[in-house]
Amino acid sequence: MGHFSMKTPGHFSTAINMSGDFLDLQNLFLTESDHNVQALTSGVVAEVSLPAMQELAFKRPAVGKAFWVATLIEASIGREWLLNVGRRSATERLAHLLCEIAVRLTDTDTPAAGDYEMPMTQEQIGDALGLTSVHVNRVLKMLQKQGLINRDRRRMQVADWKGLRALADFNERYLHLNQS
Amino acid sequence: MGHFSMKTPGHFSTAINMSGDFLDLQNLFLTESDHNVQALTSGVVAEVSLPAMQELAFKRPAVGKAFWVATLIEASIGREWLLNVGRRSATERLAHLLCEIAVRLTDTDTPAAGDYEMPMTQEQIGDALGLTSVHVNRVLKMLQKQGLINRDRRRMQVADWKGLRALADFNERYLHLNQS
DNA sequence: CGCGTGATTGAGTATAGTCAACATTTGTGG
DNA sequence: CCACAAATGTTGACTATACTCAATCACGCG
Repeated sequence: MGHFSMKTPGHFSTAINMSGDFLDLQNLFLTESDHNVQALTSGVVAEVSLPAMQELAFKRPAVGKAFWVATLIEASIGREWLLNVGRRSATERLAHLLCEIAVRLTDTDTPAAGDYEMPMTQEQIGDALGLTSVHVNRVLKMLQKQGLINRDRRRMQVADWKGLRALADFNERYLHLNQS
Repeated sequence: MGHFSMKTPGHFSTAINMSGDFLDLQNLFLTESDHNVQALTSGVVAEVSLPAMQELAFKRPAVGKAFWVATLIEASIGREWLLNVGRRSATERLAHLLCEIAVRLTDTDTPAAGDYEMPMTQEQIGDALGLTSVHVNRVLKMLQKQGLINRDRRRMQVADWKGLRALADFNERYLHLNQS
């Protein structure tokens, strides 16, 4: 299983990064950082100096394009999150997050197969969704009772992918899977 | 007064663009568009072909950097919106939006001066904040009663910038004003 | 074991939504 | 310019979703 981290200004998450993601492309060309990164699971981080990255972004079009794609995908995911938080109920939001994590972990659009470790506490899930941990807990229980997921503590399993997907109104398009 | 438009997937806004902004940098290197643009006020739009833009992004580092900065600022604003919608109450959210618009319109961090035309209906404001138009209406009335704003239909005036700013917990840092 | 973190549950509250009526403004054709 | 229609704004009564506070439980670990 990969490495997880979250972008968090204060105590609200605006992104989840997984293995292989760039962590701070957002500040590539901005002078003032407006967020910081919180590690959820331990992992290895490669550090590259800012000027070196900036040079790469132009001198090597292939690399530069990769930076662009990664940045734009992250922005696309951000828009989806915004939509998620702004428009959906707690239940839909949580279902949507579970769908996203499942898909991004398996890198396929039908992560029916196995269970996976949810590397976040309910408190952190709440931060990501703009919900209290108490409510997260209640919603999780409900999703379970409805047979959409199984869980044993942090270990989650998508029990009914189609159902979960439908409930969340999830469409993986925004993840731009084929491009990363 | 400038031109306004909104990025909207379905019926929820994820960004507001103003005069001089790039409209669709987000899709510069992504093949599948995941949102569309809705014009709020009439205005002139310059269209540039995608390949031409892509070439510019690399052949002219100065231009390329400008693209990067614009994109990253938009992402930064997106993160702030996410925080706004996810963590703040309706009142705070609305106050925050008013602050952002006032600042971006005047391009200064103390837009005390004049009133400005709010080019959105209450319905659209609601879309931007994840609120119903009914609630937007009530909150606006409240902000007015508290002396933070004045308004005469679409014409808004910041009556108490410091108060509004404090209520919204607004900090213009995320707009990266000096860089655009 | 005993502590600490995280999970679970209950009771009461508050914020925002829904539905519905009505008022006002804006836009349009005559 | 007027008259009407459509869109937007305003208000009230009621509901529902999610929050708060608080207590209790379960596990992980020294």
